[in-house]
Amino acid sequence: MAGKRLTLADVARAAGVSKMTASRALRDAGDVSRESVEKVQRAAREIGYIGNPIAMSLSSQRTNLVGVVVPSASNIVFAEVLAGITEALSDSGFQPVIGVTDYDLDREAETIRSMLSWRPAGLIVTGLDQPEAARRLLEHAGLPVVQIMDTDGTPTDGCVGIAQTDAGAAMGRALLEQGRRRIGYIGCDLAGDTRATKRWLGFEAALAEAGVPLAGTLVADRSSSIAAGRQLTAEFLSQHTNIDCIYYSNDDIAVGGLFHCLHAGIPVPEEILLTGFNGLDLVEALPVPIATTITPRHEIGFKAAELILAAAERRSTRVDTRIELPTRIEMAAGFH
Amino acid sequence: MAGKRLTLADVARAAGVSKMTASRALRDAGDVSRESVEKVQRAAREIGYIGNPIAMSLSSQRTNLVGVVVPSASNIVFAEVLAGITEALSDSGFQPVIGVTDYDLDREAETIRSMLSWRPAGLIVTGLDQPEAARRLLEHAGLPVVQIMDTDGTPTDGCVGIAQTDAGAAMGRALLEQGRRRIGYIGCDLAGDTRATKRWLGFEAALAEAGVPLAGTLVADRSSSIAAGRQLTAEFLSQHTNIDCIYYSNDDIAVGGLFHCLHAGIPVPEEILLTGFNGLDLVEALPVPIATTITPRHEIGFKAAELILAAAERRSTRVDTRIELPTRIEMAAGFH
DNA sequence: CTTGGTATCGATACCGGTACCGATACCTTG
DNA sequence: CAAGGTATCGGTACCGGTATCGATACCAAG
Repeated sequence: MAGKRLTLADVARAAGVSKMTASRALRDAGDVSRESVEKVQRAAREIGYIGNPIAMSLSSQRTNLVGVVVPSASNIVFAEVLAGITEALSDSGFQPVIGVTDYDLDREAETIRSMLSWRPAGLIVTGLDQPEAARRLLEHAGLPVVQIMDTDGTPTDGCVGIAQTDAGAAMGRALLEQGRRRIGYIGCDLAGDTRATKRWLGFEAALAEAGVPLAGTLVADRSSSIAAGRQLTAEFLSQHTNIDCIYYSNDDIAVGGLFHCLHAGIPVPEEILLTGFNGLDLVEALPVPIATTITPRHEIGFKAAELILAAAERRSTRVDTRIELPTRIEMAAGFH
Repeated sequence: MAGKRLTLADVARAAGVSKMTASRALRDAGDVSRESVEKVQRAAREIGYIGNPIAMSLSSQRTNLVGVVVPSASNIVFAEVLAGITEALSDSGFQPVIGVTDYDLDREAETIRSMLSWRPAGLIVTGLDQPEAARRLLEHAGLPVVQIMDTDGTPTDGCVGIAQTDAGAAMGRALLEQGRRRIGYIGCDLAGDTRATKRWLGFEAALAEAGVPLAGTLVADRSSSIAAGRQLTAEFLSQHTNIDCIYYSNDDIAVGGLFHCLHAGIPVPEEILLTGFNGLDLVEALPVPIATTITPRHEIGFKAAELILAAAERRSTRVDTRIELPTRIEMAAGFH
């Protein structure tokens, strides 16, 4: 097969026009006759030309990349957000480039810097509360930035997410309405996840407002997982008595809690009502109902990518849009 | 702040050397005195220079990108593979670029073509059995290609994965050893997932060898999920009697099957032994034991990326390495 | 016939780096 | 002292596209 890679010059030669005309024809950028366009496109197809986005980017000082910074690649929540981004970008000619921080706040600035070096058309970053260094980078990036997941605070530019504090408060009130009074809280890795912390604070405030203090709290400095939820729940229930409800920092550890209860023979939800956050598919299929707040993960990614595309379209360096998506409380999620 | 972006020329001017010397100093490419290196690096740090990988790539005809093609971004298995790739690449200066096919065989060639246009240092592609068009692209890509997940077949270049057919057969024999004889099979989306099909065939062959036919089969043309597993299991058990074991195409639908059994009051594993595939964290935390084959998802990604890095290191266009990783059967996964 | 407008095209100069090679200075060796 | 080697540096020509502007041809209007 072809020794060297084909360039635009090869297409131009095959079509009998100049490089410039070929370039314009392939991008249909106007200033080319209909016949020339057809000649060039046919030639490109015949010789099997594939454009070079790198040269294109360097020359036009514009890329078709969208940088995405998430704390974890294997967390299903962010995987779903990524799927939303990918879907929104799929037919636009834009490519997502992923950076992962592993919930390490120090790596955040470094990851953002590395994304920016590609001079992407826009940046999608998780969370509103970056460390100072990262925040400065975003402010001076000179390109559209969308912060996702959270709307509690002031975004650098645009944001798409949910009102985390309100979501926690709403769940607190909903549990009180169910008549629960001995309510505990179990959370994981709150240092790296400011959104979970906001929910916790909102939740606690809502209870306090009704004169109901938290019956107990267990926060572990480890990453969320079903196994962690099991262990923490066992530990928590051995330390506190008469608990009738537990609010978890997310669905994963809530499911772990449920598994502990199933194994220990504790009736759920009659004796203890378990409460997660996100409304994962896993939760919707559980054989025993638990409560959760359903969040639009996919839609958050989709809308964030749409905002970047729109800004790129109008050659703007800002998004300047704040989208707060609704959440829905489901008191008895699961199939039953 | 700075109006224009800083370039290497700015660094060179600040350090009082030529562009070339600055370039060499920042890459420590030799042919520069120690003092010059220090001068340049200090200057770069002081003015806040960020390199431009696009210009670098165009000029050197070499990128620090690794293309990754997976069928799904939100499937936890591939999310874990991606995490492995990301980890292996994290300190190498290489960046993964993700392409998603959504199990659509037609989009596979298109996705690979789009990856190739970036002229990455290497490509990691899911599966050994690409459609013809995609396979041709890989063969003539002229760069290291690692096909992952599967080792049953002939890779274009390198591969890292597990022996899928053998894995199915091994589970078949293990279930027979447990004394199970009325064994069913439930699978999802086998058209898009040739690996699951291989396991099924290996499984069935192992049973046949022992003179035990499958007691029943239910294959649905829908994507795998816990909810699908629940529904399919309910349907299957209403159609077949005396089933004492079910082999599922993966853990997700096996867990769905378990949830059905828990809800229907069927004793697991005493009456029916459920069998998944992958050994997900979810399965390890289940309150009731199910069987599964534990696969090294993270390691597959990690090793695949390592192969690409090694090939890039020695400027080779091929990997030419086949890595078959071991799997382990766990007959009673779960915490109990 | 001249003038001016429109449609189409190509030459040239970049974009921001690196490869390649030649130049210089200095040292070692015979 | 001449010859050759080594260490260090810079000039130049690209990499493969696009932006910009000028050139040309053709047509309608005056």
